[in-house]
Parts: sequence; structure tokens; C-alpha cells
Amino acid sequence: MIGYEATTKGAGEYTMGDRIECGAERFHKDAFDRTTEKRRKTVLDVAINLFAEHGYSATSINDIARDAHISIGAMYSYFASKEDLYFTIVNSAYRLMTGVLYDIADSSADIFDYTAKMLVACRRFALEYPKLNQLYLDMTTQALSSMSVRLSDKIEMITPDVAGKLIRAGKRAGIVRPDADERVFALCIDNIFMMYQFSLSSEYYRERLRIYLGDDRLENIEDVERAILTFVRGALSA
Amino acid sequence: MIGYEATTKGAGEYTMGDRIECGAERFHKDAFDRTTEKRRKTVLDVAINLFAEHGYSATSINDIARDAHISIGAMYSYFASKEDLYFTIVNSAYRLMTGVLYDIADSSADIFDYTAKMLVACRRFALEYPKLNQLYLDMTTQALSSMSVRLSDKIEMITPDVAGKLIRAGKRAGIVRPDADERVFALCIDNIFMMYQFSLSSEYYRERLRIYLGDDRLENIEDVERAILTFVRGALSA
Amino acid sequence: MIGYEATTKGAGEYTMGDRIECGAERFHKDAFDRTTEKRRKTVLDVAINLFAEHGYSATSINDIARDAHISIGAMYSYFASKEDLYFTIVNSAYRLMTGVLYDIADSSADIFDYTAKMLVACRRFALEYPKLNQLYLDMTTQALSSMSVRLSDKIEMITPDVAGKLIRAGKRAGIVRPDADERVFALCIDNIFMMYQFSLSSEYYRERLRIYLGDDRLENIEDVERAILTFVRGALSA
Amino acid sequence: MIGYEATTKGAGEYTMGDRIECGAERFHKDAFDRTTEKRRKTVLDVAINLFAEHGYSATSINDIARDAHISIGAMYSYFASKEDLYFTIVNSAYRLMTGVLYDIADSSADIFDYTAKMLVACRRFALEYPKLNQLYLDMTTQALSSMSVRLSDKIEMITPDVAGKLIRAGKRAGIVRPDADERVFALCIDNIFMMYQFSLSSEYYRERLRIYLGDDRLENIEDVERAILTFVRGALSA
DNA sequence: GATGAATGAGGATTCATTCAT
DNA sequence: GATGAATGAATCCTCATTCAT
Repeated sequence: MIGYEATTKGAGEYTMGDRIECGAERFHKDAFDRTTEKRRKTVLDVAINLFAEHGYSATSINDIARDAHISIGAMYSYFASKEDLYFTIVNSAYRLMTGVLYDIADSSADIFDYTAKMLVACRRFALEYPKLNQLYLDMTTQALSSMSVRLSDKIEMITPDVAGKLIRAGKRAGIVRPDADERVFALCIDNIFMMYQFSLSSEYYRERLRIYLGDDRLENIEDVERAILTFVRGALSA
Repeated sequence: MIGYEATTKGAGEYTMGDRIECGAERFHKDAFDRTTEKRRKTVLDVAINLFAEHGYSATSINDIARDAHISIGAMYSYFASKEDLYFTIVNSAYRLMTGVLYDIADSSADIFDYTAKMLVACRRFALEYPKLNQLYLDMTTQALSSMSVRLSDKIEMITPDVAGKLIRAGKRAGIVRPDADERVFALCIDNIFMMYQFSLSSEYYRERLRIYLGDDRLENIEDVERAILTFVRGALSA
Repeated sequence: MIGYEATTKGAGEYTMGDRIECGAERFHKDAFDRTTEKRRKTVLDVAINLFAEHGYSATSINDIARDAHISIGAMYSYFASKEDLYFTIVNSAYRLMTGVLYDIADSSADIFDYTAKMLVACRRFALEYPKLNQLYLDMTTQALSSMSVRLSDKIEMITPDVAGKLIRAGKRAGIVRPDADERVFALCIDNIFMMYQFSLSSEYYRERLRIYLGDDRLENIEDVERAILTFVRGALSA
Repeated sequence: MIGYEATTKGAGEYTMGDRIECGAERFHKDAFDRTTEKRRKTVLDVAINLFAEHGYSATSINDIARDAHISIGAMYSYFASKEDLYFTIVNSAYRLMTGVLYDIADSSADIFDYTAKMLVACRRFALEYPKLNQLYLDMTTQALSSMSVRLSDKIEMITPDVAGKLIRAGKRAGIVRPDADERVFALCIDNIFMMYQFSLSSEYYRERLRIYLGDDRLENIEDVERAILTFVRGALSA
């Protein structure tokens, strides 16, 4: 569901902190913009790792500062609070994910092509940014509902539109069954994407995946993806 | 994926604490068995609510004790640690869920009947025990990986076997396409179940569901389930 | 300084709890007298062990009750407080020690005989009742000075009198130098006794003893005692 | 046994905190080095007093912080744990003591001169640092055996060597009896030193000393020391 | 702007003691 | 008399946040 399309840089050449740019909503202070790129990147990378590893509550600003080799005072000159740091990360993660999704949406010939590309993207994204995925999973938890800024407000999904549109187009093209419930089918497909992505990031879901598929199948993940595509194709095909 | 078998009591007539019985694994102390039923139930209900609401780390034993109107000392006479209290809940939730899953597995005529029953069960379970579902989602988070040693023992899923078997039977009966990849298809189906269940329990996923389906569809949830069934039927049918 | 004279029973045939009888000062409640001998003994033995092992503060009444297989309620029906239990033990330990000292005092022919007997008694007492000796050492610590009943009030030593008298007698008999300062010499002798006793009970002082004497000498402890006797004899002899 | 070498400052003009310098082993955090001299001194002095007064277990970090007028957080920025604070004190006390012992060892003409100097040093040290002596006594208690692993490393006594060597030299010089058992005699002498030192620091042993000597003798302590020297001289002399 | 010492409320846990059964 | 559940103050320690340098 959240994908990542290969860019000109090869995977592994940079870490998360690279691509984090702030958009309309800002949860950081001006000073953060003014500090060096390296410092910004370090802070964000460390924060992502720790938040992903231990969750929001169990991660301390002091630990982040120490790991990033930055003073606590500096942290508080960049972010007004722990919450704001968390939001900064979540926010930029969203932008990164959304960007990838748009890329895929734009380049997909039809719903089946889209499905195939999304599966690859989910896998790559999960493997390239495992921490980010853990963070995302953690974020969807009710536990963060007490946050001053509601995270659920931030769900501005593009998949419903994209997948819905592609299914409609598929109907017109005769490759998707005419009675397909666009919204529900789009949901089902995205559900499969999300769980696939989680299965490659979270320890718990990875173990679940192993139980389902067995170690042998996991070694040939592209074969699994083909089978998933077959599943989806069967569900949609006219 | 996690089901709920209807009982004679209607939904909402009791809370989680009711049904918690301990099995082979015990994470509570003897004293907990000896205290009054009312107290046991209160403690568990309060703990489930708070853990679900704020997550493991952000929930304090003191909060639970206060809300349950018992002393901190009493809490520690029941459970050796905060972790043990958490495990007690998770454990009994698992038993409850597993029981329901077995009931459905036993009573399903074929994979389509199973799918239909599971969708209903997921919905009922999600709506009847929303907190329990939030807890479960939280538990799958990486953040709790420090407990994963004890937790991962609990991933003894029955769905892979059941669904796999039903798909194989379907092939023999000619109602499932012969080339269906049993394992992957079982996984896809369960992914749809899990996300459906989360969508009805977690605030985040509920909002996502609303974006996908719109308010109008949500009001007629059984219609949605029919559409999901259609999706699955299409994927599997010969 | 605190000795133990062999009785008709052989060493090891009983534990401390046996010999504890209460004297003039009582720190226990009547109920303790009324319970069974076995119970009394168990409670005291367990308490001695735990207090000796961990010290007063770090030993909990709950632990003692558990180890003695007695309810906390019972403990508090026997002793009004933790402090009282401690005093009961200390008190009876004193009686035991004092009794032994009187035996030796009565049976000593002269100061040298007394010294030889005391060295043996110190060793036996230390090895037979190591926990009791640890308790005694702990008790001499300032740490217990906040106790409601001052422990130092309980020092009713007999050694000063006994040793002083024997030294005076030795002078008259011509076996002790006439210019011997009775009090100071008695003190010096008892200092040697005390340290010898501690050296065989406390881990710290045992290690110190090993450093002084080496492992070879420790294996022949009676030889060491002979040397100590030689030291004292030289100090006193006319 | 534990000595104190007179400095230019008179006794009582400063407290323990003054002289604490850290050597090879450090049990405190860097922040402790960085805080003000005054604060360091206050913390250590308060900690020594409270640990000596109530023992390790019965002294709380909170008490120390309160008495030192600093926050609990500050305490934990200086020391990682209560244990480390305790070790810091014990460690520096050891350094102080050891230094004094070396001074005396170097400056002693023979075993009798050494004995005389040690008695004075024990008295001065006991009176100048009574709390430190109480702490030391407490430390030798079995109750602290859980720390003994780290503590026992510190028993690197110099007295056995020094006294043994002086006794041997005395034999050669003809001032010590040729049959003197060097190790045992060194032990006996040090036992007398230790008890003398405790007798002037611990309430319990002070009371014992009073019983032995009477109030009149205590007022002329140097006379008592002369008598002890006579005792030792008698024991050793050829 | 950066630093990191300092603060103190809060969290997990223990334990002396009480009291209903 | 015995039991052990219940209490809650006290303990060790953490951490978000502030502020003087």
C-alpha cells in the first residue's frame, strides 16, 4: 500500500534522513532549518531508529540526543517537544511514501500493472526502510491517540482514488468484471498490500508470514508476489 | 482472522473480564485466583482498557490500580510485574480468539462458507471487544519486541491450516481453481480478514475504511461484507 | 571473646533455634511461648539466617514468614514488630554466648589456660554458628543505632572481669609480669579473640585472615592458635 | 591498622569530602567531576554521614539528596546507582587510609616504633573521621556480600608485609624473639590496631572500651596506648 | 546558537503492618 | 490462634523540560 519506486540512486546509498523535507505542516522550529544538513539528517535518522525500535513512550529524547551526539539543549532548540519531533518524522515519512505512491499511480498502465508494481514497491520500501515501516505500524496504534495533533487527520490517502480509477478503467476496457465493487475491491487490494508490507518489516508479521509460507517460499519472494498477483487478477478479472 | 462465535448473551451485555479464564500458561500469581470474581473482572477490564488506549509503555500500574479502585500493593500481589499483567491479558485474549476460530473452522462447509463466517466473526469480535483488538494491534508492534520471546510463542495460528485445507478440498470439489497457490491464497484471505477486523477497532484504520468506502457504505456493513466475499470468491473460483 | 564450650550434644546436631530461651527481657508476645517448639525454632532459625545474610534493613518479615512456612499474621502474633523479632534473636544469642563464656571462666585454671580455651571456643562457635556471628558483627555496626532499644545497653560483658581477675591472680602466682596493666591487657587479649572469631565467620575478615596467613597455615588452624597463645604468653609472662 | 598521617591542617578543620580524589577506579560519572567543588564535597560528606549512621540499606538516595540540598536527578547524574555512590566513598576512603599506612611504614625505625606510630594514627584517624570508620566497619559485614565481588578486590593490605618485614628485621637485630611466628604475630598486632580504631569510632565498641577501661583511663588515652605498646613489646621482645 | 547541569514529578516495585475471615 | 489479602508510604531510578553559561 505504501510503496517506494527506485530512483536514480541505488538502494542503500542513503538513509531515511536524506529525503526528509518539510512541507506545509511544520512541527520543528526555525533553528532546525538553519543547522547543517548533516546534523538534521543525523537527528532524524537516530530518532526514526529509536522511535521505531522502542515505540513513542519508551523512547527518550535524552537517548536520541546522546545517539545523535547532540546536546539536549540543541534538541529543544530544534523541536518544542518530544511530540513535535515525533510528528516531524511521521510527517516527512508520509511525504516520502506519498511521493512514491504518486509515481506508481502515474506510471501504471492498468490495475494489474499497478498491483504488480505496488507489490514490488511494498517489498522494496519495507526492506529499504524497515524502521520507517515499524514506525508507521506503531503509529496506527490506538496508543498514540492522546497526541495533541490527531494522526488520523493526516490520512490523506491516494490509493482509494487511484485504485478506484484503475478498476473503473479496467471495466471500460473489459479486463475487469463489470460487477466489481470499486471501493470494496480497492480496499481489499490495499489490505493485501499493507499486510504484505508489514510482513516484511515487523518481527511479528514476518513470523506470521513464515508460518503461512514456510521458509522455502520466503526464499523466492518474487514467486510469492506472482501468486499474490494471480490472486488479485482472479478476483478482478472479467 | 480473529473470530467470535455468537453466544446466548447479546453483544455488549458483558465486558472482556467475564470470559477470561486461565489455561496452561499462567502469568498471574495464585492470589489473583483467590480474590473475588468482581475484583478480578474489574482489574482485567480496567487493564485492557488502559493498555488498549495508551499502549503498554504509556500505561502505568498506578493508573490501573487507581481506576480499578484497588491498592498498588494488591496489583503486585496479583501480578509479579507490569509485564505479567500484560501477558495475562494477551494470553486470555488469545484463548478467546482461538476458541472462536476453531468453532468456525469446524462448522465451515467450504472455503466460501468459511470466508463469509469469518467476515461476520471479525466484525462481531471487533465491535464487541474493540479494546482487545487495539491491544492486539499494539502487541504486533516492534516496540514490544523485548517481550517478543515470550510473545512469539503465542503465534500458533490455526488459520493457515484451516484455510489451506479448505482450499485443497475446494480444488477436489471443483469449486476452487486448480492452479490456486494454497498457501499464498490463504495468506491473502487472512490479510483481508485482519485488516477488516482492525478497520472496525482502531481509530486509524476506521478512518481509513471511511475514506475508502464513504459513510454511506459503512452504514450497511453487511453489504460490504458481501462485496468482500465476492472479491474472494472471484479470486478462488474455478 | 565469645566462646562456645562443647556440650553433651556433638556439634552440628542442632541449630541455633534450639538453645534460644528467653530471659529477663522479652521482646516477643505471649503467643510465641504458646506455639509449638518446632514452630518457635523454625522461625528463629530462619530469621537468624536471613538477618545474618542480608542485614537488618534488607531482610523483610515477609521473606522470613515465607521461608519459615508461616503466615505473616502469625509472625505478628508472635512479635509486635520487625524490630522486636530482631531483638529477640540478638537477646537470645547474647544469652547463649554469655553462658558459654561463664563455662570457660569457671573452668580456667589460669590466664593462659583461659586463653587457650577461648581460642578453641571462638573457633568452634564461629564455625558452628556462622550466621550468629555474622549477626553479631552486623549488630555492632552503627547502622542499628536508631533502634528504639539501644543495643549498646545490652553489653554486659563478663570478660573484663574474668580476664582481669585471672591476670591479677597470675601476678600473685608469679606467672604474669607484675607491671601488667590488667585492664588494658585484658582488652588486648579480648581484641585478639574477637578478631579471631570474626575472621572465621565473616567473608571479609576470612579473606583478610587468608592474606595474613596464607592457605597453608589455614589448613592447620590449631597450629595458628598455638602461635597466638605464644604471642599472648609472651605479652603477659613475668 | 588504618592510620592517619598528620598534615599541616589540624584535625577537625575539614571534613572527609576534602580529600577525596579519584584514582584508577572510578565509580562516578563524568558529570560529578564537572560540578562545583562545593557541591561535590557536600554530596560526599552527606553521603558518608548517612551511610555511616544508618548503613547502606537503610540510607536512601532521596535522603542524601535532601540533606545535600540537591535534586535526586542531580544525584543520578553524578552516580549511576546508589551502589556506585557507596563505592565511590569506600574507594576514596581506602585511598586515604592506604596512603597513611604507607607513610607510617616508610618512617618506622623498627616494629616497636611502628606499633607506637600506628596506635597514634589509629586514634587520630578514628577521631578525625569517625564516620568513615563506621562505614568501614559496616562494609565488612556479611550483609554487603552482594557487593563483595567488587569490594573484595580492595583488600590489598599492606600491613601484613610491613609488619612481617619489621618483625623479621627485629629478629636479625636481636630485639624480637627468634621463635616469633611472623605471620601470626603480625596478625595479632593488626587485630589490636583494628579493634582500637573501632573502639574510638563505633558507639558499640566505644561502650565496650569504656567497660574495659573505665572513664578515668579513657581521659588519658595516651597512657592507654603506652600500655598497649607494653603489651605488644612483651609479646615480641627477645 | 549550543551546551549539559539541574530539576522534580512520575513510574515500577517492595514491605511493614493491619484486619476480616 | 492462624491466615493471607489488602494497604500505601517509601524506594530506586528515569526523563521531559528549563536555563545559566
